[in-house]
Amino acid sequence: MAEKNYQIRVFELVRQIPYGRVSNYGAIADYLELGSARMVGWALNSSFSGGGVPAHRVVNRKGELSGRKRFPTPTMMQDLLESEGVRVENDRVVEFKKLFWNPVVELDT
DNA sequence: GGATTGACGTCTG
DNA sequence: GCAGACGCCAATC
Repeated sequence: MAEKNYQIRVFELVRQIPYGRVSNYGAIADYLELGSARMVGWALNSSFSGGGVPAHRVVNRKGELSGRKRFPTPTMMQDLLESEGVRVENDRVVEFKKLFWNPVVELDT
């Protein structure tokens, strides 16, 4: 069973997200060829079970902290991002497009 | 085993 | 440009 579950792939990729950077579900789904951005979010739902997965760096395409409610505390996600230098306002990442980290471009190319 | 839900995205109106 | 509907695959009920 050398093949890892798609969840593990998501964890590995999320772990590769640099400090002060954020990514979105579509990019991860596209890079891992999951076929659906929902799979990414679903996988990240178990990210806390895996541990060490900076899921707070993964947001939806709008830059919203959609999964903040899945965190132990809704404010934790925003606090973590701000702690990394990522400004978050109204539950949305400021300059999201600028801080966006695309695995396909950063890793594949 | 069928129906519903889910941290989303893209298309059409 | 904004709003609504559909599609995606997997897990849970």
